[in-house]
Amino acid sequence: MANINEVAKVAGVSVATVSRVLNGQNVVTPKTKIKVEDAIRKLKYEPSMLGRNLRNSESRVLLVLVPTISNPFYFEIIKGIEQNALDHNYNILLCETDSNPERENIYFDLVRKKMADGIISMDPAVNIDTLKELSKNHAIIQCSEYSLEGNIPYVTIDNEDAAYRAVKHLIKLGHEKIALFNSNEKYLYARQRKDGYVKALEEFGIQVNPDYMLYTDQLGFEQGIQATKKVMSLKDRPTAIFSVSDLLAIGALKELNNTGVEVPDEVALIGFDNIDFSNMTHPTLTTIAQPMYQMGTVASTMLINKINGEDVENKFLNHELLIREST
Amino acid sequence: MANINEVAKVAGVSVATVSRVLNGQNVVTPKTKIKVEDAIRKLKYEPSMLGRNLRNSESRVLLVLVPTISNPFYFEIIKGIEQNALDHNYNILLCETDSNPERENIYFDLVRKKMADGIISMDPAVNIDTLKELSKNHAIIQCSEYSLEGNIPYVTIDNEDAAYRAVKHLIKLGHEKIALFNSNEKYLYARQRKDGYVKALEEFGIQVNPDYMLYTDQLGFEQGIQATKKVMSLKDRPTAIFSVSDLLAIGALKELNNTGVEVPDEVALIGFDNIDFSNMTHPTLTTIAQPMYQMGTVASTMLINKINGEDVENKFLNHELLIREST
DNA sequence: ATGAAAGCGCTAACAA
DNA sequence: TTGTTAGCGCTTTCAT
Repeated sequence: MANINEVAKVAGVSVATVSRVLNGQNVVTPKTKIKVEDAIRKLKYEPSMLGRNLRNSESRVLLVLVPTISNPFYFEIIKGIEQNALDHNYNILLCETDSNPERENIYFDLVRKKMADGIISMDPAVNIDTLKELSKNHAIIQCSEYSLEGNIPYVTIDNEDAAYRAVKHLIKLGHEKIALFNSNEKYLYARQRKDGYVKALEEFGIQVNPDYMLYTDQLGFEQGIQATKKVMSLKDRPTAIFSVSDLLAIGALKELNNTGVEVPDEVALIGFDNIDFSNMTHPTLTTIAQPMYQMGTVASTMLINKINGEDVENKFLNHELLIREST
Repeated sequence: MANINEVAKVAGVSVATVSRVLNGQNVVTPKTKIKVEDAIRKLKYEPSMLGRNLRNSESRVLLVLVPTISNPFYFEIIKGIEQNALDHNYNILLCETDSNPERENIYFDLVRKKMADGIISMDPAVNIDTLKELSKNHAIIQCSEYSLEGNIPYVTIDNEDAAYRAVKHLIKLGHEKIALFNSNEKYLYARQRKDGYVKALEEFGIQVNPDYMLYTDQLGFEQGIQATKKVMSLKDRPTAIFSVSDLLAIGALKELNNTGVEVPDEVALIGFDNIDFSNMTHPTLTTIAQPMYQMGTVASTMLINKINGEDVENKFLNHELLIREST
């Protein structure tokens, strides 16, 4: 494995000139440029990022923090981040925290130790104090999930409006007994979505029934099953369920199918996120689509700008209600 | 951001001593060690991986190549790789090739340029010639999907036997008209799984019917629907389908549900991989479980050993037929 | 047990 | 346009 010195020697020039050719600086004479390129080819030289990164005090790595990689919600966002990162010569380190503080800390250490130039956090359970502290010296962007503390820039959607529209859609369909499967209210988005739910009900003069509002710590399939069992065992069953995640809704669907409850005839169902599987179920799931890919590219652009010392502003992107078979 | 020099100055020692403390070498006097640790705390010093990596000619990054991150098959494998990597102080760079040679090359470049110390390839569509070439100078392991060319170590399961057992299970259930939804036979695992299918049929004296053997370029939900449409429009419909991926089988299930065909009564269904969703469908899917997490840890261990210059041997892990509602 | 110094591979400021 | 040289932050050899 040749290094820049050997290339310089073979080409009969200095390392500075080789470096100039490598970095496409146009000061080099075509003639010398060719000499250098020949030497590079001859030696099969590959410039080492190790030297370059140390010299430039950068790693060209972006850290992407997700609670779990198996939640399909993150796929498109990650794709957006990654494509944008590659376009700007960055690579992404995808980090799964499992909402485990220890693991999270391993990853935070990577930016402290200069293995990463910045962080895009999508973990709602992230330790916001640590994040605040880190953001003083490092570039950080929050994506989708965010906290207002610490003035960390974020990109997200209007969660309240999204929930409002979903519930309004159910009401227009004639539903009045509408259950809400929500996330823990310690999360901002959970509070916002509840607000949207309540707002829609109140607008149509429907009493908010606490029995219909269920909270789960995780947003998975299993939790959807459990919540459905609970709500369907009430004397006064709901005729519609609004879940704040598709996975939750798919769990609900499974339980309803299992117990012979017809969807949407007996119980209508709305999810959130428009994951691929929401269109594969039987019946297909009405859901709220977030512009995930775009969210990813925007977050990535914001982060790269921040790394470059620019000021960045919070962004709100548009969502959309996708009406399918389950309502 | 302090560096090692400042720490040395504040502690009143040389940088060598600081480095020794950092790396837990036991030669340092407790007294000086304390001085150094105090200085580190005082300056909030964080050692830079950039300097260390250059000095050690390593990046402590493992590159993990998958065709797509949205295929749930890879989740557990990736988790296994990651946990094992973290345990050995490595980080993983998860790379999605989209089976796109250009993208693939971007990632290969990372190891050429020392941004990664080795590769775990899980992409069946990987350019095997490039991989062979790379493996001369870099540590590479194949996981799950593999090619015998180039003597690149791999970890996998016995695909032929897995398929054989799945089909035998269907035969024992009384099925004789068994369709095979397979991947393109340019892939080794596709040929192996077909061999298992044929072997089971022949063992029970059942004629192999070419009409029942369908090939799809991708192993997704949509392909499952299309293949099912095709096979169910035959005059002599099959009574069972063996799909080489769960996603394919879930597509089949969707199509059968849509057209009112009862599963498993009219058509039995077997998938492959035991992805999470295979247990969420209605009915739940009989499938073949690969020890994915273990596959990941094994692959990661093999790679790290290879990076350290050790010899590594190919490994075959055990699979298991999970009988659920669809058969 | 500790320190001085070289060097990993690169870029860029300065000089020519 | 090109070369010389310092230095990014660290580890390690060799002296002491």
